Amino acid sequence: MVDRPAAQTRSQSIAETLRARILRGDYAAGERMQEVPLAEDLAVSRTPVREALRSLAEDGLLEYAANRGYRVREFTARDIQIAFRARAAMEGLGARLLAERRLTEDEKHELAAILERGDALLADGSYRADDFSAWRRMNRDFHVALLRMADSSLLEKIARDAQTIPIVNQGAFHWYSDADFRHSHYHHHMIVHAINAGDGERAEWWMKEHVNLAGKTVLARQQQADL
Amino acid sequence: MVDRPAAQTRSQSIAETLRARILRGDYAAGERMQEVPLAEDLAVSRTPVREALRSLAEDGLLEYAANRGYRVREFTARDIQIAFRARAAMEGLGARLLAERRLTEDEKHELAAILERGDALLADGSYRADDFSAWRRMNRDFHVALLRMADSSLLEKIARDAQTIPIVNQGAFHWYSDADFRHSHYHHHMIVHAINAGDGERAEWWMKEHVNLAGKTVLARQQQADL
DNA sequence: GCGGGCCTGATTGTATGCAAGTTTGCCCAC
DNA sequence: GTGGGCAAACTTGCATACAATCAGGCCCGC
Repeated sequence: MVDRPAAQTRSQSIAETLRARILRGDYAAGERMQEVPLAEDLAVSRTPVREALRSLAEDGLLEYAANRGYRVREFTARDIQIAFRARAAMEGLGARLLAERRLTEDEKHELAAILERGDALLADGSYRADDFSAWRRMNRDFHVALLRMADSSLLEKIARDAQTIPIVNQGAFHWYSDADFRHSHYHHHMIVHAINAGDGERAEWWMKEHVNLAGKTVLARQQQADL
Repeated sequence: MVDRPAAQTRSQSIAETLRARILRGDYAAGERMQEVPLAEDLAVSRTPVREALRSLAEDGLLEYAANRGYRVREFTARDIQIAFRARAAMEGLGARLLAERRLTEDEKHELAAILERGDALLADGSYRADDFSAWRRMNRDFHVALLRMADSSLLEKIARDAQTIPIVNQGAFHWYSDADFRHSHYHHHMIVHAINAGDGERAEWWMKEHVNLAGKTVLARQQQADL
């Protein structure tokens, strides 16, 4: 039998729904997530809700205390900062692994295609169009592709973990300046270049720099916004 | 109300039991973990077993497919290698954070005490006693203390994740030579020294070196053993 | 007035039954 | 003998009932 796309259970779709809501900020930090109200809201029984809550807690989005249930976790600026640095370290390691093993031709083409998409967006200025969605897709595709090519479930899981902290994953591009976009994509080019050249050291360095700079930009702008 | 040590539910203790069994190798890689047999074995109903299995799957110890249940994950030598490198990156980041913020006097004393314990074990040769248990405790205390002082739930979680892969966590000291023990503890000293000196760069470098070398030692010896 | 203990309502933890999906193997056509 | 399809057995997913634990308020003694 061939592996199918994996049917989705109710628990899983509930977990997705709740994850999206939390990251979107629908629930206040520290708010209780109770089984019965959520079950009624979603029109299911407590069982799948319980399982979803457990998943989210393992992801680090909720806090759990035995017999006392789940609460939405709070994230400090320091949490966000560390999450960016952790993500930088993990994706940096991924880039180094890729440089060490050399890419296949197909993989090179895939990355080149993503880079071209970015080039095109920058050239005609359309990266600023409708909520940056095209840029956001390009950026996500780039990072996801590299992580996938690194082909390590642990690395993917860890990188995902670092992104369960709000802001760290979304790419808060609304805070980016024109130069920020250009620099960011320049990094993408340098990362791919180093990987293709088989230079693990430089691939890791550029990726770390790329993610860390994104973190600094976002944090700085966010703190301004909070004033 | 004061925070209590957190009561343990059945789900949690079952998860612990199963985690220990898996890491110990009681179940073959790829083996199915079915709810009913496990529930009967542990003399509970399927519910807490289900929740435990879900936790272990989130940890990456089991693989899950909807409607098809859970299987024990397989780990390749490559997985182990990457896990060590990921752990090196994370604990390295932790060490750097500590160096950047400077330790309190209490924290300095705590680390100094652990270093002394290691010194003493090396001096009288007792690190080789009964299954290296004293050495293992000292080593664990060292790494756990640093992670705790770094005070980031994300970092702790990620480091823990990297350790859910067999061998990566246990400290396979039975493969260590005398020199390996001495070098390992020398690293501990250098890490603490760099942290106390506020030198984040060096603290990170030594920690990464320390974990990476441990990984190389273990992998090399293990592959010999597998022949 | 204040602190401690108890009782009650609310909430989570576990057990169990039924529904839905998956796997196995048998049978039959070719 | 081989492959497809069907059906039965098995396994997991979900709902619900009941048990255990927790939080808050009340009463009582001091």
